Amino acid sequence: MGIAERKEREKEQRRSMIIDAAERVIFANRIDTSTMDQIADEAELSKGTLYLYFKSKIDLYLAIQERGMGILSDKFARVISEKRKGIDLLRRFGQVYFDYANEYPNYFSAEMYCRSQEFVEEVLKSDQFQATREKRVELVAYLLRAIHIGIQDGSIRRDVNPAALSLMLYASINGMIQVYQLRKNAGKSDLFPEVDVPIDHVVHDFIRILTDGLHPEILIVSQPMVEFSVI
Amino acid sequence: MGIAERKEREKEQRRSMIIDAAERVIFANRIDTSTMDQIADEAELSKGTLYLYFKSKIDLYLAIQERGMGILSDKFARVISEKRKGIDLLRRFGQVYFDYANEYPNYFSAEMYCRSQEFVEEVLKSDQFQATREKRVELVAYLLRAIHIGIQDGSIRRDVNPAALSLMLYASINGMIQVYQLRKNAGKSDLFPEVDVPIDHVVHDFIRILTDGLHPEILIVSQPMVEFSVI
DNA sequence: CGTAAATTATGACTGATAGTCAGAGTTTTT
DNA sequence: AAAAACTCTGACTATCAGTCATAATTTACG
Repeated sequence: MGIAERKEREKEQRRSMIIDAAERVIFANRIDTSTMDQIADEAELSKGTLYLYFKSKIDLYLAIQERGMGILSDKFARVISEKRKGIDLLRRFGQVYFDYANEYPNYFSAEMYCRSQEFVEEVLKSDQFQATREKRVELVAYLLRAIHIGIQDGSIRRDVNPAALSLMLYASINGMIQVYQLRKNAGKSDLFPEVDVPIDHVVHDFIRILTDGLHPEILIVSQPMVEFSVI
Repeated sequence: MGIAERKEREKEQRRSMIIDAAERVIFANRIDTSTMDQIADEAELSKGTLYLYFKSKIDLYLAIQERGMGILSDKFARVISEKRKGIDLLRRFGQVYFDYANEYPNYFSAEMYCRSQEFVEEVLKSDQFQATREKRVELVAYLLRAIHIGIQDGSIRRDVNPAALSLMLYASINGMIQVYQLRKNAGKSDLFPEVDVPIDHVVHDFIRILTDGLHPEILIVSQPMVEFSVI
């Protein structure tokens, strides 16, 4: 019975068209100033139809965000396949994430928005969220793998908990990119006026300092951490 | 003519009362589910009156945020007066900021909210913003001072640009706290499921790794950075 | 005083918009 | 060709930020 399959396919296509339209509208303006009516117009559908495919506005935005995570995930997959030391893989991940955020600032903003305190509750309720959750797990898994490689090849200090480290890398690089994007949009004069330094250099150096802090010989100089046992 | 002064004082008091009421309402719910009518009720005023004291809802929220920054600024002032090595001051700042975010999660959320891509434009327009700007400059100035102290006393590597470093510390610790709060509210099972580690330990270790990366002897082990000249 | 001017407060009203739903239109099944 | 199932529509509702004409209160002044 091919009809069910065709219908399934058509439904998926329509869904995708709606996301396309939503991207055009939202990326040209902003999520909070874009209306569902505008998106419906752009998609040449009625508003009611949008709600047949997406439960809410934020559900639709989550679908957009998922696309971004897919792109990033592909980039990460390419990095992990490079044969490098673990620590260098981490550096590459940092740089690649930063480049991604620059190439697709709208996707990055989408992720930040969906993750803000104010919307998590709604986001967690969304069906759409499950899909992005899988992608996120994938991303952190790449980091974890690099850390394990680094501990094996001796390029990363042994007294870190890999899971904890992957989380902190992800969180801190995110914070950096956020500030970076703010400065790009709002102008450095306003948000952090006294820091007058090219911000991409700051990010580059941040990755450097962080990875230096992961150097195995730091153990000789500094005292080892107590929190976690060696893997 | 004491009348003008009295009126000034009364106006300031009323303003403060409104912020009190807004805090009660918003902190009990959330900014996006709190209405100006609710706040007016709580303040025992009419909605119109709120708009005599605050230009917009976000203007009022910025006033709340400013209070939080004042608290943090006081904590930082106490830290900088401790006679410690620069690197230890930085560690303390990190810990104090983290503790502050735990003690006053609502103030921290307020800051994150006001700084999200979606609202910067509106925030930058707000009169209220100037006040928070001054406070922010103050905060980063504390970090800068600690870094200078550290470079002087030899506890911080010399190849970092202090301004850049203060920005990256601020940004990355923010990212950490954000993820921390998300996990506290949303439950670890949802946002980053595979990382099952007590998150306060993660923050503690993050500060540790970052400050280890600032160790002067790292210069011997690692290659020096090229971006910035020595201070 | 008492009245005019200035200041401060009010809440009904407006405009915008997310989300709903009863019914129209289309496709598939029998 | 009629019934059933599926898909779409757009007028409608509820909600809420922000406005503004009017009212109440306070100050200035003859």
